[in-house]
Amino acid sequence: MLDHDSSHRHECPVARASEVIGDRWSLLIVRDAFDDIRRFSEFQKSLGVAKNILAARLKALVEVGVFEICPASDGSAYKEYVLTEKGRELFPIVVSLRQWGERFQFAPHETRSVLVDNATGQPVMRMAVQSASGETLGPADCHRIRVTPDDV
Amino acid sequence: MLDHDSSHRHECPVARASEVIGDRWSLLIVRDAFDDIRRFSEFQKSLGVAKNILAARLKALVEVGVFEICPASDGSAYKEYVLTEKGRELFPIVVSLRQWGERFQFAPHETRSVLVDNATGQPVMRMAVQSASGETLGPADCHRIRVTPDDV
DNA sequence: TAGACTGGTTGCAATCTGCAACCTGCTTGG
DNA sequence: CCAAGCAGGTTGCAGATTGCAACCAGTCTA
Repeated sequence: MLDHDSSHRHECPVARASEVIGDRWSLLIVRDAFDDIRRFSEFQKSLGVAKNILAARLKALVEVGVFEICPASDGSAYKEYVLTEKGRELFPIVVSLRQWGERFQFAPHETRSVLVDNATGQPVMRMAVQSASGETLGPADCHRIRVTPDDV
Repeated sequence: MLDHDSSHRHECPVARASEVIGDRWSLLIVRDAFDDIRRFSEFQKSLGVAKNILAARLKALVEVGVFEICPASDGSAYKEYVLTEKGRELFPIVVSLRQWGERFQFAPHETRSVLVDNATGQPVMRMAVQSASGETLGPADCHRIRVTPDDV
């Protein structure tokens, strides 16, 4: 399976995140989970993915702690896949992908779906990288530094 | 190759974005581009990816308009792969992945890299989904609606 | 209690990936 | 200006991954 050998892990956090949700299906599974999909068969129906692939992905996502398996909320003996805190924190990633897709991968006339604030019905704000003081930063306004925590 | 047949495109913007950068390498190529990598051999060295795969990915990314091919900035006859506006707008996606990776995919003691504001040296603000009025929104605070632009 | 549904597993064919070898057009040292 | 080497690929092939279909064991329900 996705054998991202953890013995020589990447130092880059982007690469590590990509190991978890960087394949063809995992991200879409998480997206569906944000849309309150929880059951194996619901994921399969929504995504149209092969059952063996879905089973493998869900298993991997449970192993890394993005999902947890819970007893079904309808009282039956079946189980549900529910996002953990770690999984719910993927929300900004999914939304930034959504916003980019909306802007650049749709023709102007195409039907699409947009994300709106429950409270106001307004579309959510476009996500941006911000400085500590709240200014929007572009790629050229930032740089990476290496940090070695030495807090014994 | 990545045959995401455009005859039955997804309506979901997340899926459309995922078609572009949802594979094992494309996202990391873009990440490197934000780190000022431009040449084929530099990408190859940085990523350790097979040359045929890199060539295929760069070609696809040029075709969808994320990169453009420019003459080399050093005056040689070689070319460079430079992010377009569309490509630069992937920045929030890469940063949100980075921040999630930093928080959840590193042990506390591990060396990692973090993104800081050039101007202040401070780490950039954690990205969040915000309402039009600036409040942070969680997954439960939003919902999707379908929009069919009917502007003639 | 039979039949359908849930949540998978297994086998196999087709596709995709990555390695290595090769190739062509620049570029540079002598 | 010529040979050697580098940049930027392409091609062939073996192995890994994907997806389809068939099958199967529990669970539910009429």
